Amino acid sequence: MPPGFRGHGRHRRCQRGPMPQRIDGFIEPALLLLLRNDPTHGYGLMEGLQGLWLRDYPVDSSAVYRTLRGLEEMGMVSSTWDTDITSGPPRRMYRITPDGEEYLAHWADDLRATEEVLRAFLAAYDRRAAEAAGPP
Amino acid sequence: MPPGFRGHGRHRRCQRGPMPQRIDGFIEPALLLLLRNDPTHGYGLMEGLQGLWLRDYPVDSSAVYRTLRGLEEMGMVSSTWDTDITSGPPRRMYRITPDGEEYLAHWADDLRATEEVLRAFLAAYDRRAAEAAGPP
DNA sequence: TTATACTATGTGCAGGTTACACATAGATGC
DNA sequence: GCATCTATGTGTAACCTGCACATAGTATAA
Repeated sequence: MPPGFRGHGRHRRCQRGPMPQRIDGFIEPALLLLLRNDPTHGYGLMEGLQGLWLRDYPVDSSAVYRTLRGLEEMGMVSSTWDTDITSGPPRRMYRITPDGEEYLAHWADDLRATEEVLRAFLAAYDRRAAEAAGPP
Repeated sequence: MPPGFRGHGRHRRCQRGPMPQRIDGFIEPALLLLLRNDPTHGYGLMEGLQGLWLRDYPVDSSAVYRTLRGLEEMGMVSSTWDTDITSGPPRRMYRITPDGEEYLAHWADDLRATEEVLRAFLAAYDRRAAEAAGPP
């Protein structure tokens, strides 16, 4: 919030949250994209999200695990318990399925369309801002 | 969905909906931006949304009216019944307030950050897609 | 050996948003 | 009279998010 900004925060939708302004269900494609590189377990994916796109934004572990289970129900990923580890609690390793790759591709299409809407909005916003600042 | 794509649709988050992949609460800044041009009534704003950014995506009237009332509660817009019209049902005209302009600016900052996350995601997606297609 | 911290997976729940269906009503044209 | 367009709303089920909390294995240090 800019300093000096007052208002009824309880009603406000636009607040600094975990993600800038979150895209509905974004962690789903994010997890799938990470899994396309390598099979990984939930905790590792959490760290991957954090480091890759969501620097400075906390990632909720429950969302990660729930989303992974959801994706498995859908058949987009499959999981097995990792037996190779010698230290730490057991890990469930996830890998992407062919259906998951297709699903990810569909997500990418949709996100591209979303990005265009966003770009158009921001361009319109900046255009008006420039006019207000100094019309020729 | 690509043809031939099967799955448990009931669980699927990524489906063609009203907006490509919707940004949480996007109509709020969209309405404010439209109102920055001119005071308008709800129905006119609906048509504005439709024509401007959301071509081909239906706009839910209830979302528009509810959002407008929410913005008014927050003090971001103010409304008066339009007495100048001679035809049709009464119109409630909305105009943006100074608080609303500031709020819109904050939204724009957030949406810019969101757009960057999206761009990074799509770039990563395309990079992998290119490698899969034909590595040098 | 107790305590502490880190890794790792998970459940429960309140609060908020969305999409859909539905309600109401003035004006206009046939 | 009746349909249709304009215009403003309510009700609600389903869903997602963020937060708090539960559980447990391993390692390190006091």
